Amino acid sequence: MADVIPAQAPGHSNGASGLTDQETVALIELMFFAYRDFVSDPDEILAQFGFGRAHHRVLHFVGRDPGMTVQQLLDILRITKQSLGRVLKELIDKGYVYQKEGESDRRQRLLHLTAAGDALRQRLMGPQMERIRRAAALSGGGAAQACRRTLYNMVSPANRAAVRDWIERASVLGDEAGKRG
Amino acid sequence: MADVIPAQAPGHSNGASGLTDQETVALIELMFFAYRDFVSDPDEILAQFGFGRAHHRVLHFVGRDPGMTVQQLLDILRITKQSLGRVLKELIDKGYVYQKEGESDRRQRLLHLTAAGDALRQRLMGPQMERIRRAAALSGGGAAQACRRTLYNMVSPANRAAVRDWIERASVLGDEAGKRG
DNA sequence: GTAAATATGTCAACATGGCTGACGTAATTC
DNA sequence: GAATTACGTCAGCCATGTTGACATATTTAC
Repeated sequence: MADVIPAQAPGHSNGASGLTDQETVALIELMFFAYRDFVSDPDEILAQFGFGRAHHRVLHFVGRDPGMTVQQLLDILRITKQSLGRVLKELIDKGYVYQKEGESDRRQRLLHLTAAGDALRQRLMGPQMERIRRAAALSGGGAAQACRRTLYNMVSPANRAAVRDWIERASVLGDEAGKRG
Repeated sequence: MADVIPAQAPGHSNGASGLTDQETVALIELMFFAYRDFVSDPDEILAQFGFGRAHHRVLHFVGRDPGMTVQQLLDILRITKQSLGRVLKELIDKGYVYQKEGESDRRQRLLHLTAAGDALRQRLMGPQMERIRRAAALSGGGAAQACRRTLYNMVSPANRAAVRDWIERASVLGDEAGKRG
């Protein structure tokens, strides 16, 4: 395992992946560089509202699946309920998110965005969609689709089903629907 | 520009990008999910050493370009020298990084990894390379190459030259060389 | 119908890793 | 010789993650 890297001539493709070591490392580094810039636009907007990335994530995912439970959000974010509690409280206090008692299960506090919350979410998403579209236009639409598959396969196998479910549900209901099935 | 998004039927491809809104949002979310899992393996290893992601970044980039200056590292990480100073000091104190006075400019403290630093870097990189290779094998090598281009084009235009230079220099010198030209 | 499990909220304390501002030293450049 | 540059450091603040403990309401299981 430890000798995978050294025992290979530079420029040589490796196993089933068809990637050289250099290409693999390039992808590792591009994950850093792309992510670094990917979050920079929302960060600037958020700063104007006194919010951070944690608030953005909540706004995004709640807006994507209105009526989701707190536990579902925790499962996506992979943070503790205490960490979520802090930002969620702020978003509720400032009128961007509200909670509705579950009908079938009255312990649940189903999460929804207010009009202001949805507006902010759209505003945050705008530059990111532009960025993705720009990248897709430069690389070709097929490349973007390939990137989508590759990023999906970078997700840990144990988490893929959940991610696939999330993306697919979103693809059906979408933003336009704004409601759950 | 502002009306690109709303005036579009769901499932309809959009402009030059060739991506529907759903596909674009899927890519946004996959950046989150893939990155979340992408850093999870190193995080576990780092915890055993009492280090965090910030240490990982320093180890990685210094190991990638031994002899780089502090300022070059700051330009890559996009953090303040005070933030870097903290983790750099720890890495030096614990014997993973050392500094060498610049020959042509003796103000510079050129950064290098010790043997222990390089070993840790390799250990942290291992799971990430495996993850990338696994994803490439599942998606196809061509998809991974397309992903590479797309991620590159997600980088802000102003930063692309620096990123390209970095990746290309790395591709020439590579890890194997371990030295600067 | 009571007991256990679940969904959520909250308090307190702590760690990491960003940030700003200020200041110091050595070396280089003008 | 003065200004700039490369780097280090001290002090304090903020955002956001963590653990552990505990409370409350509701649902589920026996």
